[in-house]
Amino acid sequence: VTVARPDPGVIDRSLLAADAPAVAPQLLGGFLVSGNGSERIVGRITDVEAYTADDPASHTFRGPTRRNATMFASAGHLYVYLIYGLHHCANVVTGALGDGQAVLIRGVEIVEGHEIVARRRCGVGPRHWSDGPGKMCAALGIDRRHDGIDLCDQASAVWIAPALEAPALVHTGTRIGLSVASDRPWRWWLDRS
DNA sequence: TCCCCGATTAACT
DNA sequence: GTTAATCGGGGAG
Repeated sequence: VTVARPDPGVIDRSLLAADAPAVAPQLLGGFLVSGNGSERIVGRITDVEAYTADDPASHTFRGPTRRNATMFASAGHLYVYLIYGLHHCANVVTGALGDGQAVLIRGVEIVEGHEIVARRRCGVGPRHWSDGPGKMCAALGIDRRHDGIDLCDQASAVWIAPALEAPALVHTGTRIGLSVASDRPWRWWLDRS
């Protein structure tokens, strides 16, 4: 009789088939799960941004390339790329096949796997373990090897479970770190505990 | 082929 | 507030 929390299972792919700006806020409060068994890490999604193909800030703005191929895949796939030659960024592909849109996961709160994350994020306080896109990937162990995997499959190395209930308060604002299209209010985030 | 610069982070002053 | 780290993408030539 020791059920720590209900198992919500994997997120419904149809929820991800809408446009990125509609999907992004719905991912808040959901759970990003990486690893298996004793190596499992779970992060509650707290910060997201939307990118679309008609968006000058998006990798897909100028059409398909080798790097952004996964962003043109069908909804529910994971697009991972290397930024500044150092850090990884993880995105959830949305919309229809060929659209080239995705939601960037900017931050999560670690709710399971604290010991592993503490080891991986050595010297960093829990508050800063995963409060940025690169930090989040480092904490969950996500890198380019995971590019293209299916987040709607519980057998994948990384997958997503839906939020148990809609978040009470969602903040909205402009996206971080852009030199173009920085006025689109396509960032959504939750207060962190 | 060359070259600039990025959906960042951490460590500075 | 400023800046180095570090490398691949992709536009220009």
